[in-house]
Amino acid sequence: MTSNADAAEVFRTVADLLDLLGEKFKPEAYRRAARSIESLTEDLGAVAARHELRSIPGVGEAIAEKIEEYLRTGSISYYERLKREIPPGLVELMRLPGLGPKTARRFWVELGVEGPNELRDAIAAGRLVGVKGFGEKKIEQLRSALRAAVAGPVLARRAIEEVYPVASALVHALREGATADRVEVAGSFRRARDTVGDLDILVTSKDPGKVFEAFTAHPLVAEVKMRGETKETVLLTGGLQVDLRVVKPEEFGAALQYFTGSKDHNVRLRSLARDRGLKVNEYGVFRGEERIAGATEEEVYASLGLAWIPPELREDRGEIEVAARGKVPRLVSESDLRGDLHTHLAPDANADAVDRIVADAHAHHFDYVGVVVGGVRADGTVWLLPDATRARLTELRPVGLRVACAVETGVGPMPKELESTPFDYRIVRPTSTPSEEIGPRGSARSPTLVAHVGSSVVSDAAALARWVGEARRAAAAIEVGPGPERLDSTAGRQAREAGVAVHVPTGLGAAADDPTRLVALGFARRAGAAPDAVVNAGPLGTVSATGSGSTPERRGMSSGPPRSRSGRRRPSS
DNA sequence: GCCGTTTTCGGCCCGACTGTTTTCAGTCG
Repeated sequence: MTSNADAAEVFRTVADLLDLLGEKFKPEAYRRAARSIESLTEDLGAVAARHELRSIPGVGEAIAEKIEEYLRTGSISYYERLKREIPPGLVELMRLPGLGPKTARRFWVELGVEGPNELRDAIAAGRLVGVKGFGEKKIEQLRSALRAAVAGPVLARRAIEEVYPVASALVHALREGATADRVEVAGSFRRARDTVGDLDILVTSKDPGKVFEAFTAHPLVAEVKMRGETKETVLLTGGLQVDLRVVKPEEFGAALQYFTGSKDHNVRLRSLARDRGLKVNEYGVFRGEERIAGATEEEVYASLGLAWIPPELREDRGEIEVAARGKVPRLVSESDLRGDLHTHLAPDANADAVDRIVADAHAHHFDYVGVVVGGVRADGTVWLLPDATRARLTELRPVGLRVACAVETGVGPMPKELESTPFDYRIVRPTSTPSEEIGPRGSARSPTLVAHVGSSVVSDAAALARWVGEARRAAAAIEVGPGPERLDSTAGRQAREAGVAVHVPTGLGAAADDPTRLVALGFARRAGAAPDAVVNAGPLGTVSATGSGSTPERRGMSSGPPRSRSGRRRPSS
């Protein structure tokens, strides 16, 4: 996926350079294409090989040609020409907060400033004093933006699981306070993107000023960047930016829809509205002066003739067309989860640890929990949980909740030592290069689950595609979720498009505020997974069934209940 | 530069906020 990200970055820079030239609509066109390329689930080269570049949203004739040139030669002559025409330091300048293309261009044309260092010198030499439009405050803003740029890259996106605890704490505080009524996080956080740039929080309140006061006093808030009548922007101690907006109850749904995005989804929605003689903004849907919707998201979508669309799908990837036909898929939700197939204990865990996991599973109203009782480490050595611990698992089998035993191994044949250990199913941990098949379907070697596969293991698109193909062939599920050892939402979507079911880790035994389960659910939903495409939303007896989802040809491919080491099927409850 | 069950040409989201302004330009999301 590296080359896709690189290509996207090139087009983003082209957009910035065109901005500096004062181009009106081209920059947005290039950015649109960059966003689309970034969210592709397959390698750009593969799309080009099929001559399907033009099917990528935002890619037309001109950009398709440039992609082909990029794939062929590693560069784009148009881009190289722009770089010769415009000092590259100007792009750095316009990426500073509060400084846009117009201002960067003025610095270049009027002051001969070609980059951040020269701007710093120009300010120090007092060359900005008296320049039209630059008062004392503006100059101080520039100084601090330059200082921040030196301190580190500004506003880098963070992994959603890192942001989760912060978001929960802020939402909790706002809900506990007396002044805010409804409180929701919007933005890419609500869409469950893998990374989050900032947090958008919406509240309803009769007294916005009081909400802002209370929010500013929160211990996580380090600095108020700006505060207006309806909006406050703060920086948290960790540097994360949070926008807090107060809206009226009758506008809440429209605001939630608007600020959840994505940008491309909203643009499509607004053009749909225009076609119907309506106008959509963050205050509602309007026919002339009359507001016809706004209190809830459902009525906003309904007023445009659409079924409500889950936030995780709002990326303009065809979801609007589906909603227009009234057919929005029911995505997996927390209450669908019936168990967990991939629970690890410490290698030396005692029987009490088993009881704790089982109690946690009971607390979640799960039907089953699958515990990894042994396996093969990356260095090839075999390990097993202590005898007493495994004995405890066996004792618990008949108790209400089903307890299953898994082994987790690398690719390849099952070691002799494990053959003598009873287990119900196998989890396979892939290597960085798929060189071996992970086992034929229906045999004892065949895995139920492919886990510990993520960016840390499989870094390039081709290897990931092969592992997805292997999982499909073996009718195994793949684990999605946060962290470098699970598929992110983009890779999860790739798995779903191939008809591979997913496993949602539930964080059994973790701390109560552990974000694993909710983030993983978000990723599964973003991948378009219905409950029947999530192995642990089904009964234990069908752990290797693949969901129907978007691939009808996969229906009925269940390979049945977990296998014993002899390959016989255990009767399911 | 892209896009189209009203368009192959003429559109392209739009409102909040800031700082510098006597009415608005630039930036941001």
